[in-house]
Amino acid sequence: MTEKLQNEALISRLKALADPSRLEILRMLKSPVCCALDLDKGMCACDIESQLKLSQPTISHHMRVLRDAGLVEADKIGQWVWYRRNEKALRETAAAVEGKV
Amino acid sequence: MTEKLQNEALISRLKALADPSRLEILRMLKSPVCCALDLDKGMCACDIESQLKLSQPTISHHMRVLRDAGLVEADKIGQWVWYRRNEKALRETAAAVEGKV
DNA sequence: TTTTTATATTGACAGACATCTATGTATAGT
DNA sequence: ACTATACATAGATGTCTGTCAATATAAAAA
Repeated sequence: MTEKLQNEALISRLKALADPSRLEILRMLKSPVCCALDLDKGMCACDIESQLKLSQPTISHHMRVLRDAGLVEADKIGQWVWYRRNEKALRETAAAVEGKV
Repeated sequence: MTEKLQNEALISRLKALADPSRLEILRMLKSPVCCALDLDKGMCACDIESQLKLSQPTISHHMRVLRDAGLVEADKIGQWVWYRRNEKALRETAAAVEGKV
């Protein structure tokens, strides 16, 4: 279930986590406040942007870091990109911190 | 037991974890291979140094980062400094990654 | 087709960081 | 006292990273 996490992947996840803005984004994704009615879709980038004092390109950059690390997943629907947490990846990372590390 | 972790402290812990060398050091401390007979003391810096391809000042730097983050504890005995993992801090950090974050 | 909206990419820049060499400090041994 | 050992600190340097403004792309709307 919680698969083995390659060291390189673990590092990239920890790096992704080790930033206040990205941590805040992950917290926001935990309880989505968004423009869509269907909360299961997660949040679109503009929702995230409206709740952080950061420029749009900066948000975009952070979302890419989180995606590349595998901590969030994204779906493009129309012009929007919907982001949601990858809980499995977060559990794996937590397990690595507590146990394997 | 697992106390609330202030955001600033959490960030510093995640930053401390997000480095290959420090991750390796934490793994070493999990199964100490050291010059002393009493393994409960942990490992001294020179033991760690002998197992990593890094200069002594660099190791010293990493140990300070880990200490400042609270992930390892240290005792100076004679000329040696003995380092050991702070399992409680690691558990707290893992919990934050999985749940609170 | 022109315009608006949502997001990504590029390029620049300042600050953070990992690493090293050189040096300092402290403790122990001779 | 001198020397050796263990560790820390200071300073330098190259790389990484978070941020922004400007621009590009893509999709919808007019």
